[in-house]
Amino acid sequence: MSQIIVDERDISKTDRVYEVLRRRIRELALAPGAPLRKEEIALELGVSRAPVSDAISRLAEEGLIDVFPQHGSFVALIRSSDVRESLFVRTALEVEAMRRLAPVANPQTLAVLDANIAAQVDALAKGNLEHFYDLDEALHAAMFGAIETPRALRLLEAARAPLDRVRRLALPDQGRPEQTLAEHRALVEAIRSGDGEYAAAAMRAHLTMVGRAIELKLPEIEAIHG
Amino acid sequence: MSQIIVDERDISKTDRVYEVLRRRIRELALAPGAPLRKEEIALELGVSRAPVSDAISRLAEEGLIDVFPQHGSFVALIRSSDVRESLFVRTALEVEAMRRLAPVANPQTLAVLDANIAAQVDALAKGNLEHFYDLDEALHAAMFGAIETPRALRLLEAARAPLDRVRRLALPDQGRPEQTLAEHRALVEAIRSGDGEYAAAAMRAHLTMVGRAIELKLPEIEAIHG
DNA sequence: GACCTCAAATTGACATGCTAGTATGGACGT
DNA sequence: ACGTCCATACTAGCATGTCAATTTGAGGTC
Repeated sequence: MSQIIVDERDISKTDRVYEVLRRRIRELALAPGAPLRKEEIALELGVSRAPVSDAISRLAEEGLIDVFPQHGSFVALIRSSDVRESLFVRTALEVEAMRRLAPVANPQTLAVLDANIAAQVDALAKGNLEHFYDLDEALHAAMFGAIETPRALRLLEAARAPLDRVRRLALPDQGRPEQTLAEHRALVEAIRSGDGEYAAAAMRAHLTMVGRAIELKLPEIEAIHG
Repeated sequence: MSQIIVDERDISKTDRVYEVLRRRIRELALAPGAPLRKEEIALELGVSRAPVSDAISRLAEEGLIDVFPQHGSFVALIRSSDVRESLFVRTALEVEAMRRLAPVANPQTLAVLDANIAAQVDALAKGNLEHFYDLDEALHAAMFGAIETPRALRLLEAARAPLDRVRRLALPDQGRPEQTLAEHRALVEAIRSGDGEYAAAAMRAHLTMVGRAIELKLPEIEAIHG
C-alpha cells in the first residue's frame, strides 16, 4: 500500500535551505555578487554541506546564482540580458495563460480574483507596498492555479525572481502602483469578459508597461549591480 | 585574473549522467515507470552515487523522473495532464518567440532556417524520420538562438521532452511528416515576412496541429504508460 | 616599480558511509 | 483460504572526507 506522507512540516533540509537562500536573494539581503560560503551557510542553518550544495545548484539553474567550479558560488549579478529574458518568459507564459483562462473562468475563480483586487485596494490605501506586491504575485499565481498548470506556475515563479530584484531596487522612486492596480483591474475584467484574445491583450499591455518601467531603471541598476 | 576554462571535454560527471539518462528516457530506452537504481547506474557509468543523485534531481525538476523519498526514483509515467502542460509551455514560449523574431530576423538567420528546411526535405525524401525530427528540433532551437534567449531555449527543451516520448510512441502510425514540413515552411515564410503577428499565428497553428495529433494518441498511450 | 613564480588557502565536484523511512514477503493466527 | 503483523531488504536524504582546480599574495627578479 502506498502510504507516502507529504506532511507540510516534513520538508527536506534541501528545500528549507533553498527557500531561505531564495528569499534572501530576492529581497537583496544577499546582494548581487556576494559570495556564498557553503560551510558558513550550513553552519548557520544547522545542516551539512550537502543540502546547501543541492539548494545552490537549484538556484543556479534558475539563474539566481552563478557557480564557478573550484572557485566559488556568487549571487548572480543583475544583467540586462537576464532581466529582459525573464520578462520575455514571463510574458510568454502569462499571455498564453490568459488566453486559456478567460474562456473557462468560473465564478469561484472570479471571486478569488475580485477578492485579491479588493485586498490590493486596501493595501494601497494603507500605503503597504510590500503587501501590495505580495498580492500582485498572488493574483498572477491564482490565474495559473485556475488553469491547473502547476509546472508552468513554477516556471513563472522562477522567471519572476530576477524581475523582483529590479523592482526592489527601483522601488523608492517608482510611482506607478496606482497604475499597476488599474491594469490589474483591467486584467480581471478581461477575464470576466470570457474573451481570450482580449484577456491576452490586456496581459500583454500590463507586462509591456512593466517592461517600460524596468527599462527606465535598468541602466543605472546594472551600472551598480551588474 | 579570471581564467575559468570551459573546455567542452571538461564536462562534469553530473552533466554526463544527466545527458545519458535524459536521452534514454526520451528515447524510451528507459520505459515510463521503470525504476532507477542509483548504485547500478553509478557502476555502469563509472561514477559514484553523488553525480547520479544530482542528475536525477535535475530530471525530477523537469518532470521526467518521479522521486519518492525513501522508496525509489522512477521514470515518470506519461500523464495526459503533464503532456498537455508541456504543450502549453511550449506554445507560450514559441509563439512569443516568433512574435519577437519576425521583425528582427536578418538574412543570416533566414539562411540558417532555409538550410534547415532543405535538409528536412532531404531527410523526408530518404525516409529518415529520426533525422527529420532532429532537424525539427534544430529548427525551433535556431529560432530561439536568433533572439538570444538561451535560458528560454533551455526551458523549451525541457518542455519538449515529455512531448517527445509521446511522439515516439505514436511514431509508427502517424502519417503527417509531410504536413509538418509544410507547416515548417509556412513558419519560415512567416518569419521572412517580418510580420510578428503573422509569424505568431503560424506558430500557433503549427502547435495546434501538433496538439491535435497528440490528443488522438493520448488515451491509448496513457492507458499503457500512464 | 612592474612582472613573474609558486605555495598556501579556498572552493566545488565527487566518493562514501550512515540514518531513517518505505514496500515486500513470509510467518502466524483466524 | 485469508487477513494481519513483523523482519528484511531496499531507498533517498544527509553527513563527512577527499581531491583537483583556481585565486591570492608573498617573495624574488629585472
